[in-house]
Amino acid sequence: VEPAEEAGGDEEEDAVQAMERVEAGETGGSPGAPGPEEPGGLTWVHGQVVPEGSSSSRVIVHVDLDCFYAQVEMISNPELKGKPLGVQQKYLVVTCNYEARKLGVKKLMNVRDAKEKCPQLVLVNGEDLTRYREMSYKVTELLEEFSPVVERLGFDENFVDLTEMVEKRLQQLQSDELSALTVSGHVYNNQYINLHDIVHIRLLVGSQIAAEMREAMYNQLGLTGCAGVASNKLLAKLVSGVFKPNQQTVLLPESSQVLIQSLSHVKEMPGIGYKTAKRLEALGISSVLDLQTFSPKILEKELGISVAQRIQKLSFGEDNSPVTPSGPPQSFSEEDSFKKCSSEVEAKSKIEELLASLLNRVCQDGRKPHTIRLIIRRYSSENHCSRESRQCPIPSHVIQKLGTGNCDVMTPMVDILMKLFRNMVNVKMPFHLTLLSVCLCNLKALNTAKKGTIDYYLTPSLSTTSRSGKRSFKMKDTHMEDF
DNA sequence: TGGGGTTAT
DNA sequence: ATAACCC
Repeated sequence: VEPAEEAGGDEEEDAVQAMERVEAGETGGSPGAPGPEEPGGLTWVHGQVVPEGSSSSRVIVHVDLDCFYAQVEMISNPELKGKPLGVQQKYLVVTCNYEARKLGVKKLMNVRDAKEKCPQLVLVNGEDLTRYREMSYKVTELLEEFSPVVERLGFDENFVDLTEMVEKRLQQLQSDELSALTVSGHVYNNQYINLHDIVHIRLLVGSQIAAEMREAMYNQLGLTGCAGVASNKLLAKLVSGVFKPNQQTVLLPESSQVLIQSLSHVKEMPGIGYKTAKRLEALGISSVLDLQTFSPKILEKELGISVAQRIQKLSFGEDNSPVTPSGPPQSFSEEDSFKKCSSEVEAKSKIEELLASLLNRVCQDGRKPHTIRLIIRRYSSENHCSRESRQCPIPSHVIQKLGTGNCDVMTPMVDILMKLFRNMVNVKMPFHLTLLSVCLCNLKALNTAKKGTIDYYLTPSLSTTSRSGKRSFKMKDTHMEDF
């Protein structure tokens, strides 16, 4: 199968200099083993055609904690260790430890079914995410000590771009150490390692850093997890799950097609979610090979050029998306689901609970939210996961009071939320809600810089440039005057 | 299906 | 404001 042709100019990294450096120090001065060459000065690297003399090759690690919530619970209460343990939210076992998995408990299993399968199952309530969230950020911070470029994915996964760190270690390597270089952990597909291949060498060093990361997580936080090392995020993520629990795997480029072809359905590809998988199915696409060989033009017509091109690249194992440092969270939200909420007073008291927790969190963070949002889910037999929301700016006099302890900031914010509520729900008519959620977002750093001063214009948080570097167009919020 | 998150449109 | 994606 020929991969989609590429300009190859996505990213240029200087690997060739590293190759020359390493090979110059080589014992017998062997010629090395560059990848197969394409006509026209192109080189075949990691499933991508890149111009000769450049390399887009990165070293990415995906770190994935083992049954994270269950691990946190076992650290909180060591008596739970060794017992089958499930973490419960409402009537679901959202995750469980490996003892429970051996006995047939699955993630997101109904509590009834889980207890039936495994009567000895110990359940702890995990609806309050506070301790999980705190531990999650400790993991991210630990990884950031290795390299600052860390991207969070949920609470239990992180990507780290190790390219620079690997480069530095290779520069420190003595020539006699090169021939003794070994992999840490598994090599996917048991592939042969070629120490004359600079790409292999870099990935091996990546595997050693991954092992150090896992060691540090265990020694400093008591957590175990898996790691996958590969040349991009997609492949790193896919390979991290190959040996499970508490093991790591490196993918060498020659085995990337084996890895992606090992997926039995396109839905297993990260980036192809429920909706896209359904649409692909309607086109007769179910395997990775189906997607690779499907007409790009028709796919673009069906899914739009953006999604079509992105997922078809994914099907070849190509993913040029950068590891984007997550930094502090963009939003804080708390939600509660329930069987039924059908009165305004009931809603108000639930909203007050959610807001109170949020104010504690936002106070600890130090930054100030400038937008507040209320989200609801209405009861309906069919359209299940659809939510509706209303948001508005937080009045500046309320923002100012946010950090100041004894000042009542609850009352004005609850008032705002109830206005948003009545804007969404006609309280004069019967209603049936199954979820309420409050979100504080549009977080800005403390406004210490005074308007009109140099500092004001130099403070990034006060400018209109978002973290992605793109200009952010402000969506019109509902304003208080609109009510 | 829970209780979160993100980015794109 | 919603829709898609991720865990």
